[in-house]
Amino acid sequence: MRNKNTEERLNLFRAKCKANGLSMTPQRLAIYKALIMSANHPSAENIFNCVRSSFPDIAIDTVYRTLSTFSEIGVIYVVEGYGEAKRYDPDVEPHHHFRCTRCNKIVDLYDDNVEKPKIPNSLKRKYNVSNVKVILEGACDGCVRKK
Amino acid sequence: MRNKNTEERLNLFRAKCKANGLSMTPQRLAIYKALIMSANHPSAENIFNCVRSSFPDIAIDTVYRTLSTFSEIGVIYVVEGYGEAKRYDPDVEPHHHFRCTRCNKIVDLYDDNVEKPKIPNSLKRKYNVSNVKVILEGACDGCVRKK
DNA sequence: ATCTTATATCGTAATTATTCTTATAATTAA
DNA sequence: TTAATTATAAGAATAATTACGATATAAGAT
Repeated sequence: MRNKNTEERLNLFRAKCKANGLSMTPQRLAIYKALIMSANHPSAENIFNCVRSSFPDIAIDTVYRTLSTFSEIGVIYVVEGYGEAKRYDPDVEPHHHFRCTRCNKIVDLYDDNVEKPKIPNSLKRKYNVSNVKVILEGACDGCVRKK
Repeated sequence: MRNKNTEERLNLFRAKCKANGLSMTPQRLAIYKALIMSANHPSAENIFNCVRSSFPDIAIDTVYRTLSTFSEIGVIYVVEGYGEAKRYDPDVEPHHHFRCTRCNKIVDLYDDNVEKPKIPNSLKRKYNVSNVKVILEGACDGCVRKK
């Protein structure tokens, strides 16, 4: 990660937990540390294995629950791959998506002036880029009304 | 879906299957039809239930296998939600991702001139957009060398 | 510092999503 | 029409995630 050192991150973490009324448990701290130490976008399983070296008795459920809590208060993000069922799209022509973070509804965006971001050729070559996805996330009308 | 009617899509579908040496089975046709009829980005389970009305004995495995085959030959896409484990990111500052479609590696893109796409305010309001993701997809170096 | 209460954790079981295996059946090309 | 290939069904296996009850712990009040 850029720009911030471990101390800074831990302070921000503690502050956010406190602001959201979360008690500071050793497990939560260990899980957060594992996250910021980890090289690359770990899964719950990765974190579990990492944290077990200091907490041999930690339950996998605690890891899942904690990661879910963290992402609810905005301490971490869930990235591509949401642990939900795969979803398919029979439209293979370029378009973007809106995804509701509450009900997981996915809406096609065709003509809404969201221009495709320009990717430098150097980057395209570096990663053999074959596809660029743009996903807007938020709460859909139905979900907003419910809550 | 835009622009194309069912006949056109079915013709394209048959052509792509033939071009890729896939035999045309009733199950495959029914699954493809279910896809283009479905309102919105169905899951394998959705398709399974839909196809069962005409094929009461179809196996869920067939649906998964077929959807996977379709996405391999580019007849459909897998959209957000890859059916894999959740992945987490402790960096909550804006940045983009590259994702390897073969090994699922995710790489942070910070300073690579991929500008954040501008979203019209009307759209932001319509969907309460809180986050915009840009994901480049392709094959990472390691995977290219392997194959 | 101790007590109290709300919250978190552990251990395990249950659920959900997906893939594998093997025997049978259907498709396609000759 | 037949042979060779490929696909399917059925059910079991695996992987990811969530649920639950009993115990333990954190954090504010005393």
